[in-house]
Amino acid sequence: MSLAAILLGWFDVHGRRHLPTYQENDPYAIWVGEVLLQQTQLSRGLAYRQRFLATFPDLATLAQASEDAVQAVCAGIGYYGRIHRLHQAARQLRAQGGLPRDFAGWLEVPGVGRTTAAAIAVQAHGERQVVLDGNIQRLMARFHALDEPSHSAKGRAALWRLAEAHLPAVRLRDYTQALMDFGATWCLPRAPRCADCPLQAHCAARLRGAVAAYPVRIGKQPRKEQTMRLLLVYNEAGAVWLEPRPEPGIWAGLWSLPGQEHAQGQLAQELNDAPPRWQLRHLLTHRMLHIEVRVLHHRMRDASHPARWPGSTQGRWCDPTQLEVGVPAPIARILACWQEEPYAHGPLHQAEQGGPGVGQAAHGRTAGSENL
DNA sequence: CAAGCGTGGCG
DNA sequence: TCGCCAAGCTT
Repeated sequence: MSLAAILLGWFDVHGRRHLPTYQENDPYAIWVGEVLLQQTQLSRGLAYRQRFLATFPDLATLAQASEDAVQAVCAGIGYYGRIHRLHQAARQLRAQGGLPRDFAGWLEVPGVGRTTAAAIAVQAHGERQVVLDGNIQRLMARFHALDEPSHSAKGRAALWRLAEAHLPAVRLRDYTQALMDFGATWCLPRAPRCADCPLQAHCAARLRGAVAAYPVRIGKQPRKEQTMRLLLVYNEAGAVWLEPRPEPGIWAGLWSLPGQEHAQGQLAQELNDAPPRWQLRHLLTHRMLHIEVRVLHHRMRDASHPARWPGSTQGRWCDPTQLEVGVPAPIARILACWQEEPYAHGPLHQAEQGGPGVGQAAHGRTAGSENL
């Protein structure tokens, strides 16, 4: 019996046919779901998918929305570049007259690679295409005891060939879902359920008694460390200064606290001498961030028309209780701490009269009027 | 092609 | 506490 036949039989008993992604037939919703679930655990991704589709139920709605609005709905999910591309693609497709109708068309869409295009084509258009997500890679690597590391170029190519070789002629949607369900519930990364596995008689890793050795991992290099010194600048209206993160880079497309390097001259010296109000460590896939936050009080003459903080060339005052833009998770955490104990230690500093290199003196703005 | 890009859950 | 990992894509 073939792997596909066995897994389809397994799927008929244990498959997660109740999943909204499996039930869905609208190509737009399938696309959104596939993108939001990229490199995201199902349970978390589904929550974002539901919220996303409730807010942006169709292509036109998404294309008309601002990126900030889209990022705000997706804040906390991670990999914000994919949200940027999803939104860009929506505008592009809207202008071109609609969604692609086949695998090749989807492959052209920004943010849609081979796996996602295949998943959409299988689900939305009934095509016969190969999907190779993390679950399926693990399953194939074990089933064939692939000695090439899964993350290497050779290993990846081999996995695609193996996955293609197992593709059945019919029930493609069930088969694709079966692979993912089986990887997620049976052929688990740790403690796979080999004892009651329907593939155990055919699984090469199992027959070698070395399931734990597969998939073969590539030696990972240590995470680079990076210190991020940030300023929480607040004004008398209770607003906090946020500015957009540069693109490309970490948190591109989201709004964050300004970097301490914006403060110059004596203010910079005083900030450096002061201990940070908060220190946190934040792990990204490839980096360890040491985040230090210092607090700065920006005084204004007229709180009803808060002037911009002169440290940034871009940015705006935001009410931390009502963010309408996307904010990275650790920044959201800091803002939450700030709301709990805003002035517990009192303002560290007052803004100076446009110190050297600070602000927009070239534009003739009178720094003195906003800085006290 | 290797490196860059988030976040939270789990053992 | 820490490393691994999850419905990957882009440059």
